[in-house]
Amino acid sequence: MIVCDMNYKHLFYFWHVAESGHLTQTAQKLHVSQSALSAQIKQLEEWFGTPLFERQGRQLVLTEAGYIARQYASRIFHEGESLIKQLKHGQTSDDVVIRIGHASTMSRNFVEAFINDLVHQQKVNYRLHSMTPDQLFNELANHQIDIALANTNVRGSDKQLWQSRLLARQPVSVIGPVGRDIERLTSEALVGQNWVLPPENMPLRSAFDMLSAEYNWQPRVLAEADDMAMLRLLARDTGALAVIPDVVVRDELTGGQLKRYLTLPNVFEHFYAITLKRPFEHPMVAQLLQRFG
Amino acid sequence: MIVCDMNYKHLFYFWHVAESGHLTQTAQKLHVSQSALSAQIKQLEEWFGTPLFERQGRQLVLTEAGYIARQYASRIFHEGESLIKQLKHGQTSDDVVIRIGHASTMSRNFVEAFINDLVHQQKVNYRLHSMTPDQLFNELANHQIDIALANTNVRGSDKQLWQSRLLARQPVSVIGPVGRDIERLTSEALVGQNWVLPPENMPLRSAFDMLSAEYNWQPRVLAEADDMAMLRLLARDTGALAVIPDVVVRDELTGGQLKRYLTLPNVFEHFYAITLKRPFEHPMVAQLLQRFG
DNA sequence: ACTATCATTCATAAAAACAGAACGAAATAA
DNA sequence: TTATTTCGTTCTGTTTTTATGAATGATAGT
Repeated sequence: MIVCDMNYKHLFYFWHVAESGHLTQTAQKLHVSQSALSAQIKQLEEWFGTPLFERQGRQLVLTEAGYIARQYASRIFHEGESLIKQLKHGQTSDDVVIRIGHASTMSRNFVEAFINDLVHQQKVNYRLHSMTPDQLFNELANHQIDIALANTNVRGSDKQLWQSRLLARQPVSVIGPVGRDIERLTSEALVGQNWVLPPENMPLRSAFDMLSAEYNWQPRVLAEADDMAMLRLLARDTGALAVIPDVVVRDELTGGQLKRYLTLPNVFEHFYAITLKRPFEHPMVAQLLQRFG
Repeated sequence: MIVCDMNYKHLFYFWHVAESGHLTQTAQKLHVSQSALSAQIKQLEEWFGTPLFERQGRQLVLTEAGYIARQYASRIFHEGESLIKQLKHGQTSDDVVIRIGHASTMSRNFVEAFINDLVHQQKVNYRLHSMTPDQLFNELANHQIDIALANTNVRGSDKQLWQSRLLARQPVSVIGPVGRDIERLTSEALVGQNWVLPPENMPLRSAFDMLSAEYNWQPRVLAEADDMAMLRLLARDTGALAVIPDVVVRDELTGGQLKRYLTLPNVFEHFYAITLKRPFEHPMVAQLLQRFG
């Protein structure tokens, strides 16, 4: 739990002074006395334990700490302004913003296909946040993002808070440079082949390992990567065989740079959209999910 | 200038109560009395002019306004927490966040190429914000984004604040379905052709119009679009000829779905990276620009 | 050196936030 | 049903914070 005793009024004053660089000027604009500003900024500095301004003669110049504080303050008070606009002045924001978080390891082709649906339809302002799955759930809970795209589902524990939806089920294939002669996962066909694989903690890899075990055969692993974009690059540039969902190398397959040799039976990469169960739904999220569902 | 008299302390209390749903519980956690919380939340409601909670018996349930306020408050106080962490506790954030804004009309291939450079290199957390050019400059000034990608340069007026850098100069071509017989912009070759063009306010279009005027010939305009992604779709799906920067339809060209018929001489789409001149530079931004420069 | 400008300091006044008791309404239990 | 507990609200006086204005000190410009 966040225990927060920072004084936002102090920060607000500091921010205004930081923006203008002048104390007297800001005091007039905010209709307070210089002394009030001076005192409270000093209190803020004491609270932080670090000076925010460097007193160069009678000028206030931001220190590095001050510059950082100014950035945060700017974001904070602009968010605050948006809140005021919306609740106090009843101005529904002219352009709808939708914040989409996605696992950084996910296929960007897939993410793009997802947003494509909404980009061409309206004047919406979308924001793509790439992060780890953990951060994904954090930011969802903190309302930093409106919807999360992930290739893992939510854990069952506190499932009532989350709402998960299966967006797509992508087949997974053995993909490699054109001109190889491979039709089955037998040791004869695969001798001397290098492999690019997802790491062992991914379901994709387990599925592949089970298959290779079935044929009593060990692949020579050239590289492992959990990032789909990285897998794509490796598949394209190393000449090795790769185990990848088709959508990741869609362009390379249609363009003929890579070839799909065989599709793993009953193995799929799943894509989920996860949202918070909300009493009042985000209109754009609702629409997006409706289109996909 | 933002004149802000919202009480962030009130908002802070409201937020905690909104998160837990209980007043007494929150009072204990924050080490204040119930009465203090109750009074200040009431003041906040009066200031907004709208109730944030609905009093159902002795329970506090968020109204829609309250739910909105809670979302904003969450973002605000998490930003605040980050600030505190960084300045008070000296914890440099474990994962670097870089916020990239880009004009929503820009080629996503280009944006992707730009971020690709940083995605594969480190555990960075990137955020792509799509918006209008005006918003781009606003958000840059407000420190909402660290760097802006645009296909128009900054105006000269207050240029000293901005730092602009030419990232790339993309050739612009006449692109269309395979199998047409076009080599020059003459009326003989182009009779009966439909066109997909950028709108008249774009430099690309002016350049094309000048060329067509030179040949004393009027194109039949099927559609206009300023969004590169939209131009791409139109080029791919309508069977018309399109005037597009090559990078936009890179995949379709290599894949053979579309063909480049001729490249407009001396016409280029420019891509700029725009940043604020900062006393203390964002490490990731510096690195990105270095790689591209 | 003189002056105007600007930030800081200090004493004091105004405003706010606060705790605690009293109150009332609604769940819970007997 | 009635008693009891729980929990939010209201009211009162007190404490704390914030603000003011004059005094102070320091610096840039003339």
